[in-house]
Amino acid sequence: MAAPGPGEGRRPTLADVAARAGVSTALVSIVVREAPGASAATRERVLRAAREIGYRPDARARLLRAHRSRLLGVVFEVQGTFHGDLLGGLYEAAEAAGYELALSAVTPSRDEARAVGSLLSDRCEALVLLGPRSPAAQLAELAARLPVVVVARAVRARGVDVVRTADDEGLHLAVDHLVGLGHRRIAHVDGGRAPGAAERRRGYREAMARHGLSAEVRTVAGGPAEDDGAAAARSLLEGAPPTAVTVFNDRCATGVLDVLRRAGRSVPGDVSVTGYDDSRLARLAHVDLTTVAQDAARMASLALSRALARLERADEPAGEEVVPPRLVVRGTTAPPR
Amino acid sequence: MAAPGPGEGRRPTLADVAARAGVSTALVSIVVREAPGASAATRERVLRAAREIGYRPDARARLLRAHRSRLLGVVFEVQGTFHGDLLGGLYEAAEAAGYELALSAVTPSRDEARAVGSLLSDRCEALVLLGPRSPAAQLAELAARLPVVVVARAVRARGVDVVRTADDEGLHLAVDHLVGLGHRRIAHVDGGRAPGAAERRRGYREAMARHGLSAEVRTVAGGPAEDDGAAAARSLLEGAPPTAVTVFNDRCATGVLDVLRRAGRSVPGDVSVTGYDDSRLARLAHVDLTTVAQDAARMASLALSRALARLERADEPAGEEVVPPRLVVRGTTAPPR
DNA sequence: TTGAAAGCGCTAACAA
DNA sequence: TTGTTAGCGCTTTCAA
Repeated sequence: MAAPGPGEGRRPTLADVAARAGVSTALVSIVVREAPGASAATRERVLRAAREIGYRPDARARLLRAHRSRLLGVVFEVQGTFHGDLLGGLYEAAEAAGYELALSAVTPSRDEARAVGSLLSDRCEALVLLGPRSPAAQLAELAARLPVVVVARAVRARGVDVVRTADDEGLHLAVDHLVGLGHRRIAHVDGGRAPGAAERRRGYREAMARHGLSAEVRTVAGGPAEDDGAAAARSLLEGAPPTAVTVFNDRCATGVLDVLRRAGRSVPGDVSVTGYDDSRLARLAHVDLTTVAQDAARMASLALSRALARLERADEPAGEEVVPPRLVVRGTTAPPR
Repeated sequence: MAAPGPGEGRRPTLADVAARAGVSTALVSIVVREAPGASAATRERVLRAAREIGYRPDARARLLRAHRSRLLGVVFEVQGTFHGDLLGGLYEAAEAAGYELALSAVTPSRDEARAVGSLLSDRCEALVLLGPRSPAAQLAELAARLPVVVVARAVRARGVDVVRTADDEGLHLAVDHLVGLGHRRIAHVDGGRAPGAAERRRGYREAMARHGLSAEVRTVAGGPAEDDGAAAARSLLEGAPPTAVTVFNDRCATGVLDVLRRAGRSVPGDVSVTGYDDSRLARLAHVDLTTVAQDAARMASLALSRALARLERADEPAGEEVVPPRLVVRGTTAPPR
C-alpha cells in the first residue's frame, strides 16, 4: 500500500512496477519515460502502479545503460559568494540544455584534485571549474581527457576553455570614473598573487597612462582579504596620501576603508575608494562601496555553451570568452576637495 | 598510447584493461579495488595497463552492482556562509565513515523539492538538509522513505532527525553579557518568520525575566536582512532608545549599526549591539560585532552520526541534537554611559 | 501495442 | 591464483 519505510526492503524497481501492473518491464520503461508506444489504458495502469509503490527511476542505472551521461561536473569553493551566483546560473543553463549538474566542493580539507577526481568517477562528460587554483599544466592534462571550462580565472592551458571578466577593463572603468570626478593622485592596492590581480594591476596602469597620469601611478602591495587592505592603507597614509584608491576587491577595500576612517579620513570626503566584485559586502548600506561588477549570469551561460560546443563537436577549438565588467557607482567615490 | 582525447572513443572500461593486461575482468576488478586474491606480478601488470589507457572505475556501475550506494545527499543554499562551513564538516565526517556526498543546491530558480528529487534519483541512502524551508509535513513524508536529518532548523516532524543550535541559549548568553556590563534597557530586534527567530525571541524574553527585567522587554519587528535591521533601528530611535540591542543575526545587525551611526549614536558608546552567527561579516575589522557563534564542525559531525545511526539500525528513533552556542565578544558592546 | 532478451561496467560467487 | 558466470536497474532492438 504505502511506500516502504527505510530499512524495510529495497527500493522499488521497474520490475516491481511491471509485476504490479501486469506488464513487461519494457513497457513500464516506455511509460515512465513518456516515450511513444503504449496505449492510454496501459499508460494509466502503469503510472498508478508506480505511484502506489513509490517508484522512482534510478538515475545511475539509466546512465549506465545510456551511452552518454548528460552530466556536467562543477567544482566550486564553498566560500565565494560569487561562486554561488555562478552556480545558480549554471543550473539554469544546464536545465535548458537537458543536462544535469554534479557538484563537487573544494573545502579546507578537500583539495581541487579530490573534487575533480570524484566528478571523473561519476562519468561527467565535461567539467566546469570555478576559479581553480591548479597550475596550467594540470588543467591541460585534464583537458586532454574531457572538455574543461575554467571560469573566473585567466589561464592559458592547451585545450582549456576560459570564461572570465575583462579585469583590465574593470580597472579602466574605475580609473575613468575617478578621473572624471577630477582625481589625479589615484593609487592602486593590488591583489598580490591572487587570480585576476595581475590583470587588474595592468588595467590600472594602462588607464592612468591613457589619462597622462603615468607619473602619478602608485601601486601598493595588497591581497584578497581585509587584513591585506588594512596594511596597504596604513602604508598609504605614511606619505602624502592619494585622493583616490582603486582596490583589488571588495573584501580588501573594506580593510582600506576601515583604516582610513579610523585615521580620521572621511570617505569619500578626503579619499575616494573603489572595490571589485560587487559582492554582498559592497552592497551593505553602511559600506555602500563603489565597485566593479562581474556578470555572473552571463558567465555561467557562456561556460555552459562552451562545454556543450566541445561536447558536440570534437574538433571545436578551445577558446576564451571575455565578459565586460560594469561599474556600480555608490557612496565611496566623490570629487576631490 | 596516451589516454584517448575527448571525442575519440569511449572511456576505457575494466574489459579494456583486462584485454591489455591479458587477464580476466574479474582479476582487474580485484586489483583496482585492492582486494586480496591476485599475485604481485599480475597486480603490477594490471595497474600498468590501467595507467596506460587512463582507466578510472565507473562509480555508477559500482553503485548499481553494490546493493548499497554509500551515498549521502546534501541539500544546501548557495548563499549562506554558514552552509559553506557545514559542507566542509560534512565532507570530512563522510570520508571518515566511508561515505560519499552528493550535493544539490537550492538556487533562486531551483527549489528544495527539485534539489531533493535529484538526490533521490541518485539513490542516496540518507538526506541531510541544511536549513530547509519545506513544511514539517513534507519533511515527515520524505522521512518515511529514507533517513532525513535537518540541520539548523528546529522542526518537529515525525521520523526527522534534527541537529541545531540552542538558539534560546544563544540569546541568554547575549543578554547575560549585556546585563553583566550594566545594561538594563535591552531591546531585541527579531527575525520575523525566519528559521530560529522564534527560539531567539523566546530566549531573549526568558533571560530578561531571569534578571528581573521583564518590564524592560522590548521586541521590535526585524528580519534576516540588512534592510530589516535598518527599519527596526529607525523605529527604535523614535522613542527613548535602549542602551543595548540584541539582534536576530549579523546581517540584520549591520543594518542596525548603520542607522544608529548615521543618526549620530556611537556604538558601543551610546548603544551596545549584538548579532548572531559569527559570520565573516561580524569578523570584519570595521564591523567587529559581538555575536553568538554556532559550532558548524560539531553540527556537521552530529548530522552525519545521526544519518548513519538511522541507516545502520532500522529501529533507531529519530532524535534532536542541540548544540550549545558560544558568545564571541568583540567591539560593539561596552558598559552603558 | 506488447514482450523477450541482450547488454551498459562492474562485483561476487563459484569453479578450475 | 585465475577465469566463468550471473546479475544490479535500466533501455533498446527485434519479434510477436
